[in-house]
Amino acid sequence: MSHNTAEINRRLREAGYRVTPQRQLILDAVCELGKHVVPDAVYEVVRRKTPSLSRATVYRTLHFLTEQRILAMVQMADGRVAYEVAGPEPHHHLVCRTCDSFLELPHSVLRTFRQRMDSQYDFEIDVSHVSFFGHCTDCRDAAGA
Amino acid sequence: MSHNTAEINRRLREAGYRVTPQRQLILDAVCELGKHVVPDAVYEVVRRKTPSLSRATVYRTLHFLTEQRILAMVQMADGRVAYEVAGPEPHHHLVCRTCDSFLELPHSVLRTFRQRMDSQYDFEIDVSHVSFFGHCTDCRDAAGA
DNA sequence: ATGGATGCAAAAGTTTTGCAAAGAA
DNA sequence: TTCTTTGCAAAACTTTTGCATCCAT
Repeated sequence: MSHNTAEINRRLREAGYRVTPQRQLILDAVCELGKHVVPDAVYEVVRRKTPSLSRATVYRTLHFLTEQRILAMVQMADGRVAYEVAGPEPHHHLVCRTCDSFLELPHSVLRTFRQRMDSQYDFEIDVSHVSFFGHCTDCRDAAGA
Repeated sequence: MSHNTAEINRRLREAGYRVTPQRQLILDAVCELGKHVVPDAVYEVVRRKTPSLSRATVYRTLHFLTEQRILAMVQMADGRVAYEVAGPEPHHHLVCRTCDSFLELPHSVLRTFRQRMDSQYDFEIDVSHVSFFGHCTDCRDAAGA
């Protein structure tokens, strides 16, 4: 479990929202599924435990938890939107277009780049999450061979 | 007109494809609409000249022209797919999340970054087009004021 | 004339919404 | 009890596909 349930529940209640079994199930599902989790995958997982839980609730809850900064929205290679548990520090991904695997980049690798854009172009890059797409070693080797 | 019609038509015919009024209209529309052009916007434009032109043809033609490297596919902030005329050299965008304006970055700014990813992470970033999202000076000032 | 391209309409897939009912605080 | 959240079903969108027809070559 990579999220602190008690702390999150406190935060939600403090902001006037309610802690429901559905919200907990959906958050657990995202957590369990890992990174780059699509709504449909969440739906499939939560449905096993609670068949009555609807798709609408999955979508509403993913939006809600993203607004609360408990989840983060990320983009996949094909343009689809996915989610993951938001860590305390932003991080970024190198996503392989061939095998869909990805490497995590520490925030620091973008820091220099961002500063350059800021001073050179007067543009502040939003670095909550950036995905770069390309090809990992394995797939490159496979293609080249 | 930022594309060479004669040259493109030649290329298509040489590859065994046909040059149709629809394809020309759609390419002109993308050209006229500029950067980050969504399918629906293309459809609205071409429809004015040729009301019978169907959405299916817009989608099929955008895919086709992308395959032929005459157009390039780009991603927008909300995850939607858009298109633009493909230049000879890749370029990148700084897209403002507030006002949707964007700045064009020369390919060179990513070259260093890319080399670092390659040597450090064994990952070859696909740099045909990268969009960074954030906030331009104007919108930053407006928000900060 | 020949086969690639188009139009139409229907399908498929994904996300949103209205509203009554349920249930967390 | 109160008011947020949910489930259901339908709607809204976006994109794809089958097939007969059309038309660029």
